[in-house]
Amino acid sequence: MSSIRDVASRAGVSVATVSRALTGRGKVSAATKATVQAAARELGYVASVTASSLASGRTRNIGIVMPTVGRWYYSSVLQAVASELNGAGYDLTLYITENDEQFRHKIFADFLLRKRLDAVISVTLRPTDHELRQLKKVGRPLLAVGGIIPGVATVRVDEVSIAELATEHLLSLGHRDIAFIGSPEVVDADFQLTSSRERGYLRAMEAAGITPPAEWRISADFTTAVAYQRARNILVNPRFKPTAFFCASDEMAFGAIMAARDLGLSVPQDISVIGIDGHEIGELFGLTTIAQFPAAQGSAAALKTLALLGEIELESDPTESFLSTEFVARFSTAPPPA
Amino acid sequence: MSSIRDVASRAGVSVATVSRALTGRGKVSAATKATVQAAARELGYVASVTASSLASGRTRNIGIVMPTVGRWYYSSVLQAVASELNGAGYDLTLYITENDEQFRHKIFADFLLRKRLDAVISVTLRPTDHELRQLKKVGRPLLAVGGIIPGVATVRVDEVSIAELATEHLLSLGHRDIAFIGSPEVVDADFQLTSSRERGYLRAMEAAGITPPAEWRISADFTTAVAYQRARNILVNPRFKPTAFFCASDEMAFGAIMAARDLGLSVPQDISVIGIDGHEIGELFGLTTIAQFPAAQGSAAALKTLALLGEIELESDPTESFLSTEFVARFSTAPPPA
DNA sequence: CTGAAAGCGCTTACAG
DNA sequence: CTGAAAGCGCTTACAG
Repeated sequence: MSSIRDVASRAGVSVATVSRALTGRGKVSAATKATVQAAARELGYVASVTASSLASGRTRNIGIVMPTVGRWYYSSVLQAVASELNGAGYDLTLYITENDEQFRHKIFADFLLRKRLDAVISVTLRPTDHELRQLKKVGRPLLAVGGIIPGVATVRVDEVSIAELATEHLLSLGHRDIAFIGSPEVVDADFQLTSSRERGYLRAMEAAGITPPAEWRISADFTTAVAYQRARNILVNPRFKPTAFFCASDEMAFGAIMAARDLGLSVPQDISVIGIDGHEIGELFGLTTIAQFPAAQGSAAALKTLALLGEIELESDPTESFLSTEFVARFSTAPPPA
Repeated sequence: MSSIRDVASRAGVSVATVSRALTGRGKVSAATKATVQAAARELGYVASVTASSLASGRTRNIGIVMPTVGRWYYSSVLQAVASELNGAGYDLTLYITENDEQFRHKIFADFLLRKRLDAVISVTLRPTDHELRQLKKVGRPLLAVGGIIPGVATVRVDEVSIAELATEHLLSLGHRDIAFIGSPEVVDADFQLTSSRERGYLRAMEAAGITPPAEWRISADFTTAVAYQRARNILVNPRFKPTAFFCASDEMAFGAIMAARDLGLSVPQDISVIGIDGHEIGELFGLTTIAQFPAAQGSAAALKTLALLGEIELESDPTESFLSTEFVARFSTAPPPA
């Protein structure tokens, strides 16, 4: 592979000029610029980012940390971030914590501090105060998506409010026995979403004068399979007959619908189901849901990050207000059976 | 942030010794090593990978390129690769081509050549010969997962054979009118899987003396939604009554099953459906399928890459033979209706 | 607009 | 086992 010196000698200029001509930083005459570009092209020269980073302090690489990549929300955010960042010439380095506390810590305490990143985007993760301080010390922008990190710019939807809305929808249909699927399984360090959505559910229920018993708040890990099992357990329980499920994610709602069907129940005649997300497949299930737009969230986060790095200017700051959501009424909710 | 010099002066040794003590390369006495490590800990020192890369030529960063991250197979491979690599102290830089030919080329012709990567893993993508040559010039290992790149070590299952097996299963049940869902939609540059699976289908059909008409080979993009629509179109078509669907992926099989149900048909009484993948949700659908294990593929690819970089030794080479698959018989296939 | 030179923060032969 | 020094391949004040 040719280096900047090869390009310089072929173009008959200094390496400094090559650098300026190719990066666009600093003044170069149009003529020399053309000569240099031609020389670079002929040699198939690609600058070493590693050398460039060390010299300039900019890595043109952004880190993203998320709990998993196997669920719709996360893969959607990731895809949008990658697209936006690569489009701007940036690399994206991915860290998946996998809900493993120790591994999460290793990522925050070691990987993220290696000065390989110009910025880091944290998706629904909440670093500890110590980790936050460490990150602050490296002096690189930190940006959050979904879930709030104190003192950190965050791209998000109004979790509590949309959960409240979903619950209100069910209440307005006449439901009172509404079970919530998606309580945190363990301490909710990572998936703050969960607890906010549960909070919205509780708020709406209480506003309607209902205090849901503990059994109505069903823990699940946001996967379809676990939600299926939980829903099934409930539906066969003679002591507990909800008329509606509010699932904290569409993927869990799919599980609930499948469980009902497998037990010979009709949705929504026998039981109503509502989700949150706006997963494409929801349409096939006729799922009523509140759509959030993870791709929009990811791209907003990427753009905001690029803005923080001075690469672009933003008309408005996507971290200053909630991103929009949309109530999608389909066929999985109806008044409770008489 | 403290640098290697800070650590050196605090430990009372040279920077060379700090480097040796911390990286483990070269000889250092146990005593000095301990002193250095203590000093590093006290200062919260984390070496700059950027500087280290430039000096050593090793970046401890591996690139992975895939068409999408939004489908089960890809997210599963990705998660396993990330886990294995991060565990070994490596970073993972992700590139998503999004089925965009131009963008794909930009990644291969520019991003991958920036000397930021020690190796690259390409998942079901086939670089052009020119791109391959470029990559070869940077002298970094290239590894493929799924789909074969000439001259490149590849981790894969026997696509043709498992597709043949799925088809044979249907044939052995007595089906003859078997439609294949998952033909390539466009030229199959990226998703080579598709065509191999179709080839297996054709081979089995021909061995049974059946030449499937073109309409039996239904194109789809591997998403549930599109497969649903395609299956539905077929099932209402009075001129074309298959008794079984062989779907090239489980996610498409879910769509086919849902389409059948929505039309009031029973699976498998009215129509049989078989998939390929081993998606967790398959169990909820009672889907008969041939499981491949993307996590195993991802982790094999990561380990092989690490081996190529001299980080570890492998007992056996996972690219030398097909990885294993498993026939999973559930409830979506049965003899055709009389 | 262009060049010479210092420097980014490490690693690694080379000596000892 | 340890240190002094060169060097990795760029960028960027500083002069001109």
